[in-house]
Amino acid sequence: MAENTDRAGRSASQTVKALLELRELILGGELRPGDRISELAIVERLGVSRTPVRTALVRLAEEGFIEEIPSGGFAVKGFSERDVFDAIDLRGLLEGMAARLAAERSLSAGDLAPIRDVLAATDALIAEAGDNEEFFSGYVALNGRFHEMLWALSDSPVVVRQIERVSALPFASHNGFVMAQSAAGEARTILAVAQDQHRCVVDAIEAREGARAEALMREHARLASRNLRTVLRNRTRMDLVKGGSLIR
Amino acid sequence: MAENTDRAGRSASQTVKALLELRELILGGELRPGDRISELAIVERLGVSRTPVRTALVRLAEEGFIEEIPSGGFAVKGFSERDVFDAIDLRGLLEGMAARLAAERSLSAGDLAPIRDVLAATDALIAEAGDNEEFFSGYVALNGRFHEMLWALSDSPVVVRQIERVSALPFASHNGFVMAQSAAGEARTILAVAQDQHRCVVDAIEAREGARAEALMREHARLASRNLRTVLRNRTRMDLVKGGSLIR
DNA sequence: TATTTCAATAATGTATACATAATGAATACA
DNA sequence: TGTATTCATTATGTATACATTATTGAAATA
Repeated sequence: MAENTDRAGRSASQTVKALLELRELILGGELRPGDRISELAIVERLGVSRTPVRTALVRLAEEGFIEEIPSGGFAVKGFSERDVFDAIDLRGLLEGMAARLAAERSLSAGDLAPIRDVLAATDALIAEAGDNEEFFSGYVALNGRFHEMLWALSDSPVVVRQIERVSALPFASHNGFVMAQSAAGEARTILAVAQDQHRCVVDAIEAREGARAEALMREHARLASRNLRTVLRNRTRMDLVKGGSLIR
Repeated sequence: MAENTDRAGRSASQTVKALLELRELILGGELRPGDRISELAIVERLGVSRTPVRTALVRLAEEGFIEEIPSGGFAVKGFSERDVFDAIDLRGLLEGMAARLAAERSLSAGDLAPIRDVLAATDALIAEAGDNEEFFSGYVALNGRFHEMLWALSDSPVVVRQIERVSALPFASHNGFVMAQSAAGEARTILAVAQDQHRCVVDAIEAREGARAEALMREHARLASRNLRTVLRNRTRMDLVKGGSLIR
């Protein structure tokens, strides 16, 4: 049972193992849209019995990666280009609500300090670093921290839960197109705009400008839409988009 | 296996049976927030083996009615009053997006005819009927038809899916407080306002006024918030709210 | 050659057995 | 009397066996 452990080193359940590995198989493109998922094939492949595989399949269906076949079993789901645009828009809408709530609900004095730290760290990263892949993976981490902290500022479990659901589709998430964008010439410009939007949202929250905070996050998601449009024009960079194989 | 059939008379799976009955147990208040759900107790109660019960529990967890206990198993989830307000707000936001998409995406000529039929039928119902319970259950049906048709007009599976997820919590759904409202004096007024909003949304969609359609649906959800506030002031009508026992 | 039928095969849905981890009660001890 | 510890009980996670339903392929017929 050596490799059957989670990141913290604790032994992970077979169900979690099946869930993670199945998700990778789907997102990595080994299981293609429309493919029926044979439980026994997965059992052989993952070395886990049918029960946890089944549980993982139910979870993945709820997450939106697969769908029930009327005659039984599951098949990998595919997404139209418009589906992806809609999902990104949806995320902007929900993150906009989170930002508005953060602005409307009175915060204690120091509540914005941590997210401002992330802003500063991102500034430093952009100022210092070059164009290499290390830079972009650093950005991905900071960007993720920013978004998750913003969600938390809404202080609304219901909203956070909903955002997480939409963001489960990786191409709809806040980091969905960062790596693809990294290979584009306009990358630095878009990054600068994104960072400015981040800062403006925090300012708006601090100033209790709910409507502005909401509008900013909705527009912020449009950056992802633009990246998506670019990638769709020339699909060569699509393999940098996690789950890109699900987009038809 | 006589009673193990769905509404259409076909034999339903044990999993579906477990899902439906468990949902009823939770929404009906027989399983209270914080209660741990013992699989074996459910097995005895529903006459179904552990496997389908387990599948149903995973589904219910994804729907948001129950949550995983760190030490294993599931417990019934509770919702704060603010959670419920947030969920209603969220629904308004998402239905607003659906309305906006409907307005923005060019519709064929007759696409709005069916939803206008529902408007007309609701007009007729309001004009003719009294205050009895039959009237309100008729209204619930027509109201449900209206909302579902509106979702469909967005022509966006991703958005519809998300709306359905939020509306899975019955007190966040479009019919969540209609029955509770029926016992209030101001019921007719609120109904008239709601119907006017419905009509205005359809008009806005026809006129391609996306922003207006969105704003109207967001405000429309506020009617539910107001009903919720009324019910919370005097909890005697809370038993008319499905799942009201989950609100602490 | 295309189509339909039928049988063999495989897949899913369900039940259940087993192992391990968690809970609670009773007892020993301070 | 209160607290800690041990042990019995129970619950969950997992594997697997079984029955029923779907699917595939071959053979027969038009």
